[in-house]
Amino acid sequence: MDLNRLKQIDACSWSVPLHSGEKRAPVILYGSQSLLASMDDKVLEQITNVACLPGLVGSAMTMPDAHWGYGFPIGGVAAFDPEQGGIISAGGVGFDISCGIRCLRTNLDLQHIAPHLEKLADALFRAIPAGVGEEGKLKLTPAQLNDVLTGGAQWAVQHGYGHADELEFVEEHGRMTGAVPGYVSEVAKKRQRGEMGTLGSGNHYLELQVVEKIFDAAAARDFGLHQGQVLISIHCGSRGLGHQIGTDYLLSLAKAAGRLGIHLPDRELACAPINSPEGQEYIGAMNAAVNVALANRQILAHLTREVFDKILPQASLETLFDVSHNTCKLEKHQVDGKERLLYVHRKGATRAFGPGHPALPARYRTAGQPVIIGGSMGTGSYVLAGTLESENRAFSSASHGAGRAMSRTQALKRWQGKELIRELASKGILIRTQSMRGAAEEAPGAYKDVDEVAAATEQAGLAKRVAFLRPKACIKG
DNA sequence: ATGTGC
Repeated sequence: MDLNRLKQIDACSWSVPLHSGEKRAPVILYGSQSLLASMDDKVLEQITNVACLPGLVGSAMTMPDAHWGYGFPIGGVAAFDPEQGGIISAGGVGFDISCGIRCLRTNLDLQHIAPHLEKLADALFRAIPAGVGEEGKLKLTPAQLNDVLTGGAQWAVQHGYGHADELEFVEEHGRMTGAVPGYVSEVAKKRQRGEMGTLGSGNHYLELQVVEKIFDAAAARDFGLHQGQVLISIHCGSRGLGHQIGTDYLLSLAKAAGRLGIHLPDRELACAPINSPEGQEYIGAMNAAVNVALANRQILAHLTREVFDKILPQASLETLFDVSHNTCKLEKHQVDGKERLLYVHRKGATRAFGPGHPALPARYRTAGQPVIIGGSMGTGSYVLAGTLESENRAFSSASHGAGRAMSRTQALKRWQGKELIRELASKGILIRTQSMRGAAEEAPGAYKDVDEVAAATEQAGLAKRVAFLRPKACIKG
């Protein structure tokens, strides 16, 4: 990105100056100079388009890990007021609705798992269905799937997957309200009936990690983290159902925009007013997809526990937190000293509530919400904590991952899956995957430097670093 | 991301 097009506000925030006659809301890009310099110009173009949409409140923003996406950039945050013609956009949520990370903390340290790492990786790879179109053991009837659409992770717990007391550490207590199965197409439902409890493909993974560094001792204590401890992160979303809802509603929202004369700077920004039939239908369907993702991660956590029970029966796997990074949620926010109810799109951006927020479990009320920045296969992840400052800066949002630095096509030209996996193994990171092509697309080199993203996230005041996690074994789709 | 796609 040409930094001359930006005005630097402070070390990690930049604005886009308004040209004369240009009608749009302000745009803020968060990130270090080097992250922004290597960011695609398309990010700037896309977030500037978002700032032209009706009913936008405050600024349209990008997180430090932003990259080019469908319509909205990935790493984009935009809040809309339903009372001021604010819109909802499927491209502002993402196709993988409610994609997110469930992070489990264990009572094991690296030395406990090190002798069993190969065995654990193999067993997890057998137990966790991964890959495009892969189906799981569960085959749901249409009525059962409808129950998942409204019940989320609570449905999963009621059916023997995990424990009721861990739902406190899952966003929305594991169940998103406002889900309307009737707004989800039959095609979308049919696709999902065999896909519960599956990981999917692309950047989705299940990873065994070790806490390598603690940045904030007090928050780490509240989160139950210590150096050398084994954690497990599960990154996945709403599979075929979410994708099908995205596809279905792109058309319906585009029609609504046309009918209501909403000017779209880019066709991919298809949207409808929140207070319109199409907007409400999309929201009902999207919330149903959120429940599918929450149930999916709940089931996968259970399958992971079953594997550990067999190999290391003394292991206990507790939920640290489960948080999504592809959503649009109705939340209360302070705007110019006044409380307002806004629909916050976070696409490739994590909700990051600060200390004291009423939605947080008592255990995290002091430290703030755990925020998980998932890395690429070889480079590690971060646990951060939400800050009070993030509320003013970004409607309580933070980065979600390392963020791609290169397209999948480019990555395929540069790396070979087999070679990459051998190289990572020599560094002590085991990869188990269905697809060598997928592995090449996910090469660590195709991503931004996760250390830089986490540092910039903290410097921008969006969240505070708590722990760095080093990967040991990774199951990929 | 995706029963990956001109």
